[in-house]
Amino acid sequence: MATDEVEQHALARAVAVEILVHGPQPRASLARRLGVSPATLTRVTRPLVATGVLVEGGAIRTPGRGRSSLPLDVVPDARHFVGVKLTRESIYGVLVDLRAQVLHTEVVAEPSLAVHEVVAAVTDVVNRLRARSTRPVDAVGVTVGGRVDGGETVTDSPFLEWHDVPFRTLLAKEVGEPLLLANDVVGLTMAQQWFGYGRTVADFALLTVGAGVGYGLVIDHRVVPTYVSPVSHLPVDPSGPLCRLGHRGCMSAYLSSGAMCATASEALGRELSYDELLALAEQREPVATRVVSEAARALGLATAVVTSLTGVERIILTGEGVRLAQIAPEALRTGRLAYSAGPLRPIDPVVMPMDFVEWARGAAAVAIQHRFP
Amino acid sequence: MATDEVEQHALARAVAVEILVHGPQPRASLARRLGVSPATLTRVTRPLVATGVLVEGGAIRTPGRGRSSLPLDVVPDARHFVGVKLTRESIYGVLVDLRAQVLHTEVVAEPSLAVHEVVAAVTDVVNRLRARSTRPVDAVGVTVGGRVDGGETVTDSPFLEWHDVPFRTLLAKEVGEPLLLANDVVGLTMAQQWFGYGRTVADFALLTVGAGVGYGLVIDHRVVPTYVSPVSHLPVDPSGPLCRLGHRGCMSAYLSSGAMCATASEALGRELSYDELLALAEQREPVATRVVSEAARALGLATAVVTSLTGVERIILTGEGVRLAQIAPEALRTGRLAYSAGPLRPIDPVVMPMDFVEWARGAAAVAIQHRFP
DNA sequence: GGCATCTGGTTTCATGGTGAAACTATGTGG
DNA sequence: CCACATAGTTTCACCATGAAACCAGATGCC
Repeated sequence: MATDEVEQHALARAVAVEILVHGPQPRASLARRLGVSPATLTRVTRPLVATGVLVEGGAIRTPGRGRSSLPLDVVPDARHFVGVKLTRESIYGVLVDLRAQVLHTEVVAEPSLAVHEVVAAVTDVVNRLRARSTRPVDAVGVTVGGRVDGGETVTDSPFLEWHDVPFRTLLAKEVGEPLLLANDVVGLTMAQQWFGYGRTVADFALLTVGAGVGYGLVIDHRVVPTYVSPVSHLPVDPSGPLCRLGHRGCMSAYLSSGAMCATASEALGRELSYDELLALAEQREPVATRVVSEAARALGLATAVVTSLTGVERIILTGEGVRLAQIAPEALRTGRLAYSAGPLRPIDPVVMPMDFVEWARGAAAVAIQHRFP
Repeated sequence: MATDEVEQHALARAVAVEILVHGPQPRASLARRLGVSPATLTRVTRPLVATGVLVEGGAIRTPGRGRSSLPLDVVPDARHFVGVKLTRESIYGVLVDLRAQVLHTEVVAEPSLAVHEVVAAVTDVVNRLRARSTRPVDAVGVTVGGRVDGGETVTDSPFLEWHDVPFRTLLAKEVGEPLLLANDVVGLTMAQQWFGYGRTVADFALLTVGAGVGYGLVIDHRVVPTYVSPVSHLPVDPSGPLCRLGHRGCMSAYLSSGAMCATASEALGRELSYDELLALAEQREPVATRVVSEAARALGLATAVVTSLTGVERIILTGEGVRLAQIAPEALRTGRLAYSAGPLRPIDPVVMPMDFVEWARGAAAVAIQHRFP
């Protein structure tokens, strides 16, 4: 369609991305940021405004002299996207606009782990979200926990118990194109990069705390492909407990929800859920506090290792279990400082609480970024 | 001068870099690799050949039909560079050509750690190397161990005991421009990137073993700025020995030459130098073998952590003490596997033996890369 | 030998993106 | 009312680019 031809232009996309990421701005500001002349910027934005992708906001007065500026903004509803996140138990879907604002949510139980049933269930979720949309959905993003190869194949997903499933193609036959498949943490990272705490920096890392420990990395504005939860098995204490893979005292032995619950349940003599454990720690129950503090210390250590090895300016902590960073901030800090060389660089980890809808929003971010390469 | 104007053109630089990094190639091949048309390539190389920066080699026949190709090569002597590496004891200088081939070497003892005396000594080394050059030196690169800020200031160098010394400007007054200042490991990384094992990959990491543990990172063909030896203080075993900064069982407690010598000397009841220790381990002396094996295991762990957190395809091990990787390969492998999740990715670390001249060559690489941004 | 064919490399030419500069628009301050 | 400052537009000359036609050199087949 016509608007697509317009967006073929690299500079047009750069303008749209700049506005998406850094908010509405007058043409003069965009020209400076993108390093082009005002003439070029006028030229490139004209068709975008004409086709309704961008709109001029009301005149804004800056102190001092000079003409008022007319900030350009994207029209959020100019594009709609769908994001779907698969877990072992449920399928979370969201319909979002260009700014990744959630317009609708759909959650269904995972029917089974059989591929064709999952395909059918995802298709159903996407179709229901499509029905709620006021305009055609421009792209669909799907994310799964586990290794995804080339955006095509789920090489290995411990949660879904899948191996080498060409999921994207199978799903695209039902859902249609464009359909993007990615790792769930990659999606979350892309969402943070454009719409979250990663907007203002060139480099950042993201750690997720929950069933496993997830890890995403952005260097120089690009998502760096990393592999299955490399942080999960960082050494913390070689005399510590064993994790499921038989590593002694690795990160996941302290920080994964399963390990934390197992440790606390054994010590307390009764079964504890993850939420109960965190709630007990909030109330300063001694055993829960100890388990959560050790987890926070391990997380702090992970942040220190990640920041030092990658040189990132910012680190984002998130995931279902990130509350533990708020419950035991001093333990987090202890872990960060344990192996630091010299004075600590002023990188306070950003804590972003989240729920499962946020994962689906990450999947949508994959779709959004795909439209603005 | 004229040739400089020629190299202003971004594409001309890209051609020169392509040939420097991947060797002489015919125009057709260069056009394909750089993603431009043959027409453009002819145009952009014409002035380079005319000014003598590039030369056509003899016609090369490829099997099958078609016209022979005329590979273009850089004229190594078209540019000369000087690289200088400062250590606490000595100043190492090299004169190199465009391919970073060493033409001359100069080594002098560090007069003192007083800044003005170091400036004078470096100036002297550079001038002596200039005198040996058959053409004007195009740029000078200087590297130091420690933190360098913005290519200007030595923020903190434990070896030189300097803090916030505006070394580049001070030195440039004597030596002249262009003068580049950088961290020593960054220089080594840049040398490997263009002229060593990093040539063929987009991402790699480099670890140096010696007095400290150095760390360099290249992601997507760009050197990522990291901070002072972040690897030095990775945790290995929280019940292990203390390092100088008071960390229990960190990398440098196992892997730095000082810590290794101290441990071995104490166990053997006599003072051992680093070289003696490594030589003893080569002869399978039990105590030395144990110390070196533990160091190799720690190094293996470091490689595993680095590869998993950065996703690099290749890791280069080097430094004065890298022999230990060859003395205890099985311990290196043990360390790599200790905390791996699932099957190990096929990344065998590349071991590159080196001496101090190699450090100076790294400094020269900083100068060379500066001329081809 | 003659000719088709293949690849390397060059020249010509039309195209399209670009910024400098001049210009209009809209505001403040004297 | 005029000087000035900033935003945004239009004009115009420039130049890097690739498509296409073309030349150069080599092979293989008839």
